[in-house]
Amino acid sequence: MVKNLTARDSDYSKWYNDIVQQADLAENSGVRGCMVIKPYGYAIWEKMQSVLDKMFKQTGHQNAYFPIFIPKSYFSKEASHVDGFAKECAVVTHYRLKNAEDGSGVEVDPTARLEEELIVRPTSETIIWDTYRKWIQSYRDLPILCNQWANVVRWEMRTRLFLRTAEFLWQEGHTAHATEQEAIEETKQILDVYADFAENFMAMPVEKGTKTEAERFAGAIETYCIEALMQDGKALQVGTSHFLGQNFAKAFDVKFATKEGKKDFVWATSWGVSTRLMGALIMTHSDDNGLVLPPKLAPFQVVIVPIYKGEEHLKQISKKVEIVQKALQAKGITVKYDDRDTHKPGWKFAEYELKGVPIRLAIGQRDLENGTIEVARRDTLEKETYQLTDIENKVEHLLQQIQDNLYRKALTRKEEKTYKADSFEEFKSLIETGGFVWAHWDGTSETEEKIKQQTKATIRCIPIEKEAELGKCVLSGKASNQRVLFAKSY
RNA sequence: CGGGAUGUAGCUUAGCCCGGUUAAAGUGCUGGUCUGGGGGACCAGAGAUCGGAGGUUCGAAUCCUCUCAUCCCGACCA
Repeated sequence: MVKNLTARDSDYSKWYNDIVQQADLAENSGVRGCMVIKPYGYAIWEKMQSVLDKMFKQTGHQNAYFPIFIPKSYFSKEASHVDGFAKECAVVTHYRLKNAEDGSGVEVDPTARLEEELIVRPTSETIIWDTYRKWIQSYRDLPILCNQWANVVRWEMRTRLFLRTAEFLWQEGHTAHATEQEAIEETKQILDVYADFAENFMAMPVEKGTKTEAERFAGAIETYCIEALMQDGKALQVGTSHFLGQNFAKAFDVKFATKEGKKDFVWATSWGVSTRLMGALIMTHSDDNGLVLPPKLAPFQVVIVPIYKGEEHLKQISKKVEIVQKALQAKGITVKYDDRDTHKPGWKFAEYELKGVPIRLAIGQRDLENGTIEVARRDTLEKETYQLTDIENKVEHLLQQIQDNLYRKALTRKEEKTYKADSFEEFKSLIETGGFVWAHWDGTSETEEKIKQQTKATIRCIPIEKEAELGKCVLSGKASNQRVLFAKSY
C-alpha cells in the first residue's frame, strides 16, 4: 500500500511530522521531548557540520570542548543570563543509584547528594568564561576564537522534532577580544557566515538583522540573527550571533593588561546554529511527495535504480552502472546504487522521492539497447532520457541547476509573502495571512508587547542596512525612522 | 501549572455506550509462486498477558475506583 503523506494544505504541521518520520530523519524517543536522529537525518546534519566547520576554520576559529555540567554557582553570576534560562534547566543532584530494597529496580541513593548541584548546560557562556579567566592575562593572549560542537538541554514544555527539542545538537562559538570594535566585527562576520551558509548551501534566503530588547539573548548587549520564512508563512530564527559586551568578563572577572599596561575587561561574543536548521531545511523546500534536498547537503546526490528481470539481466545492467558510477564519483558526485532485489523499482522510486534525493537515474533493458539512461530530478519531478555519453557532465550541471532552482523558488516564495503595512488594520490582516510584514514601530517594548498580544506577531528583526524611511508606528502612531520585520514565528 | 482526550499485534485503528464462544482489520513482518520502466498479485504463516493494580459479576477489552503514561489546547519559551 501507498504510504501517504499528509498534504501541506490540509495540515501543515502534520505534513512536517510525516516527512520527518517517513523520510527516516528522526523519531521521538523514550525520553519526553528528546529525539532520536536516525542515520539518514544525521547524515544531513553531518553535511551541515562539515561545511560550517570549514567556514569557521577559514575565519580563524578552532574547535575545543567544554563540560556538559556547569556548577550552579557559575550559573548565578550573570543576572540576566540566569533569568533567561533558569526556568528550563535540568539539574543533577545525585551521583549514585542503589538497588531498591523491595526489589523493584534501582533508585536514587539519598546519601549520594552532590554538595553543589550541577546544571546540564543550556548554553556554555558561564563555564567558558570561567575558563577564559585562566587563559587570558595580556592583550597578547587575545583574541581567543573557539567553537564547540555539542549537545545542550533546555527543558521545553512543548517540543517538535528538530524545531524545538529538550536536547539538541549545535555549535557554539565563544570569542574574547581586546576591543569593543573587534568583538562587534566578529559578531557581524559570523552572521555573514551563517547567511552565506543558509543561502548558498541550504538554498534558503534569510533576513539579517538585530533583535529587539525583548527578543535578545539573555546576557547580550546586541543579538544579531538570521530569520527565514517557512512555506506556511511563519518565521523561523535559524541562527544567532551575540555581542556580549563586557558582561561575562565582568561576571567572571576576566581582565587583561593592555599595551599601555592598564587593566581592562575583555569583550565577548557568542554565536550558534543548531539542529533546528534541519527543520528549516525541511520546511523550505519539501513538497507533498516528501523531502526535497539541495544537492550540496544531500547525503547522496544521485541514486541509481536498475530495472531488470532475473539475476543475469541485473549483472548486465550492473556492469553498465559501474561505469556510470565511477564517472560520477570522479567528478566528486556522491552516488548510491540500489541493486537490492528485496524491493521493486516502483517502490524505490517512491522511497527516494520521499527522501529527497536530488537526482534519480534509472537504467533498464530499453536503455541497454539504446545507450541511454533515465534522469529524474526531484525538485521539478521531471523525467528525461539522456544519452549515456558524457553523462557525468550532464549530471554535474543538473545538480548545480537544481541547487540554483531551489534557491530561486524559495526566494520567490519569500518575496511573494513579504508585505508592507501602514495601518494597524492592514497589519492585522497581513499577519493573519502569514508572511513577513515590514512596518513602522516606535521602538518601545510596550508597543512591541501590545502588538504581540493582539496579533501574535513578534518583531523578528531590525534590519542592519538601515533604509531610513520616516513614518508612523503602526500601533501607536508615534514617529519612526525605519521599518522593522514582523511575523508570527515558530 | 490549568482545561480536554487517548492507551487493544511493530505501526494505524475497530470492538467498549448495551459485559457472554477462540479479540477483528489494514499495514508491516516470515516463507512460497508469479512478477519487475512509479509504493505489484495470490497463497500460507508468525505476531496481543486489551497500559498497570484493585473491585463488581457465574463471566470484564467492555462497568466502577485508583494509578501510570502519552497526546492536544492554553500558559511558558535565546
